[in-house]
Amino acid sequence: MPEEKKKKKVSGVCSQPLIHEDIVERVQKKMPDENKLYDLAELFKVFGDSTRIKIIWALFESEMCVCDIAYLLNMTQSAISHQLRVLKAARLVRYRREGKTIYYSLDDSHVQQIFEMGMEHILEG
Amino acid sequence: MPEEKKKKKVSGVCSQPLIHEDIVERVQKKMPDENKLYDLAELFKVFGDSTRIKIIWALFESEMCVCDIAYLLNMTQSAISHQLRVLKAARLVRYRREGKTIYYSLDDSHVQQIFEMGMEHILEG
DNA sequence: ATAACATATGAACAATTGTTCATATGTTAT
DNA sequence: ATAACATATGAACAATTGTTCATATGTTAT
Repeated sequence: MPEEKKKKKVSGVCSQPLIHEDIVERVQKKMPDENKLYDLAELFKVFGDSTRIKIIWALFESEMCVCDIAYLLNMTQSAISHQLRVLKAARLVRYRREGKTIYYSLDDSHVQQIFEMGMEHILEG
Repeated sequence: MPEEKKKKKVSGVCSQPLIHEDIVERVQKKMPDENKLYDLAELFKVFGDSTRIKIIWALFESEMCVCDIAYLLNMTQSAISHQLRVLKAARLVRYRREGKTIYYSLDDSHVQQIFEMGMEHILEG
C-alpha cells in the first residue's frame, strides 16, 4: 500500500550501544547458567503438547498400560508410544513390565504443582 | 535387513476392546475439560523456548525495554519483539510506553513458582 | 518353533515454529 | 513537515515436531 518513501537511513534498530546499561548489567549478573535455562525450556517443551499433557494428567490418577492410554485418549498405540518415549526421556514417567503389558506411571513430584500453577494462570482469564 | 518373514496376521495393536476397563473408566471421569488441557499445553508451549525463558527470567529481575533485552540476550530487536508478542498473548508480560521506549515487565504471579518447580526437576538429574 | 499380542521404532509427511529481512508504525525533537 | 529512533509486523525460509504407516522386538502360551 505505501508508495516509495524517500527515507534516507534505515538507522534505528537499537542503535544505541545500550540504553540502560546499569539495568542490563545487573540483570546479566543474575541470569542463571545458559545451559540450565536451555534445559528448563526443554522440560516445558515436553509439557507443551496436549497429548502429553493428557497422558500426564491421566497418570496422576492411576498407572496404565499403553493400550489403556491409547483407548482413553482415542489415539493410536503408536502415537502414544512415541509420546511416552518423550516423557521417559524427560524422566517424567517410569514403567514396569508385567508379561506382555507395560505399565506407565508418573515419576515426578513436581509436575502436579507445576500443573496446578499453570491451571491457576489459565483460569484467571 | 530382515528377509521376508512369513507372518500371517498383523493382528495385535490394541486388539482388545479394552484391557483395564475399570481403570480407564475411573480415569476418564477425573480428566479435566478437553479445552482446559489444551490451554494448559498452550501455556507450557510458551515456556518451551529458551529465548522466551530467558526473557521471562530477565524480567524477574527488572522491567526492561526491548533494546535492553535484545542486547542482554545478544539477539535481534525483531526476534525479541516477536517473542514478546507471544508472551503478551499469553498474558505473561505487560508493557508501558515512555516516549519512544516501551518497557516490558512480568505480569504473573505463578510463573516464578512454575519455574522453580521446573528447576527442581532439572537439578535432580 | 510358532502364533498371538503388547509395545517400540524408523521413515515419511504435513503442520508448526523461530529467526531474519525489509519495512511499517508511533513518538519526539527540530 | 521531516529526520531519527524504538518498536512492531508480514513474508519467507529453515528447522523442529507430532502422527501415521509399516514393521521390528519382546513375552507368553501352545
